[in-house]
Amino acid sequence: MPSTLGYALLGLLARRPRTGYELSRAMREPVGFFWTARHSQIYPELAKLEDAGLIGGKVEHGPGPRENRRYSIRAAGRRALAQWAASSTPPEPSRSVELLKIYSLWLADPAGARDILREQREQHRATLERYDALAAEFADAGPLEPGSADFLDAASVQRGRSVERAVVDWFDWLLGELG
Amino acid sequence: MPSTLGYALLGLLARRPRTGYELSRAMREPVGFFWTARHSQIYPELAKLEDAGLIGGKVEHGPGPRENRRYSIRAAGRRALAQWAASSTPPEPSRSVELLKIYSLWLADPAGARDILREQREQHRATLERYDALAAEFADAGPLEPGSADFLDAASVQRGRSVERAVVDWFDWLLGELG
DNA sequence: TCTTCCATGTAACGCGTTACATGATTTT
DNA sequence: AAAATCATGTAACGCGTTACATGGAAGA
Repeated sequence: MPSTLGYALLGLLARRPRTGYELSRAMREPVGFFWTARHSQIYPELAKLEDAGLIGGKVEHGPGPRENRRYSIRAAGRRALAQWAASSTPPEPSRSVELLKIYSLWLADPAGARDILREQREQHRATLERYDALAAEFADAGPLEPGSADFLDAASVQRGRSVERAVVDWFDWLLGELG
Repeated sequence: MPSTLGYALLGLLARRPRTGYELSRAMREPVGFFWTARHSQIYPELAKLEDAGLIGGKVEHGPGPRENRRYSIRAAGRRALAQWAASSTPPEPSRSVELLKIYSLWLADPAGARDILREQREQHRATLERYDALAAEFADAGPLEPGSADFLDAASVQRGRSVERAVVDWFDWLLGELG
């Protein structure tokens, strides 16, 4: 049974074969919207997935001192991933340092509090703009088949957009209340 | 410098003194909305905060084999917390097993996919209702002073509400698209 | 009598981050 | 010439979860 990171990597490899490096870039942007990992975690995890027979790697020789490997998902990996994807997820406790700080912001001086709230709002606005840009790209590419991998990519972006929109609006309200 | 959990505990103790057990309950509900911890993490952290002089504990004798202690925040703890609260937070990578599963849901059979999406939607709907109930309680209690601790409690609930509302709406849209 | 709640602690383990390490190719 | 990017790996450390351990009081 792979770890959550293992399933994240399988999810990427189910779309197309990739090298470790390509996977570590993908864990920043597309999948990085809901799961992230550094290369120091990815390479050992790929070795485990290969040992378990869920993926297979072919040696290529690129730049750098070591040989690099391009991994593909195997039938067993696809089966394991499909089963996991359709299993239920218990409610996830949210962890937000940002909200935790705001919870104690009544102790700080009002001017400093406003500054920090404005800064956090701008951060979320930037994230929202990133999602908007991605959503526009999907819209340009034409209609997508519901239930396809591309459709779910676009749907994930839509969820990010909606949530960030809600958060930015909340900051606007909060800053309005504080005058 | 306390850990994030340390600041979470200071945030609770800045409102009123509590015992370790009361803190561990609070890390489920009020603060649990944005930070959680088990008692196995809380008791050692309280010892560290006391060693650092940020909180002080008075022995009480309640039930059970051991003596219990009620902790209060000290002036140094309040200063450290106020400073931390007004410091900026870098963008936080989101981690959602739920979204990660949906990302690979195109591999599962459509009927099973719909079932799991409906189940997750109901989970979020239940969370939303919990936030709605809390928001109603705050509304009944009358108007709150902007910038007070109570006001920020209510504001946190509002944020949870808005975000969960957006997520539930997204599930409705997604299930509609999938027919 | 059994279960739940009150109440506090330690130990083992796994995941994730940071840092260490190496070196070629491409861009500024 | 320097910096960024491509490319892959290991090691140390800290945080968080699960499990182990103990025992009184209250309610079903």
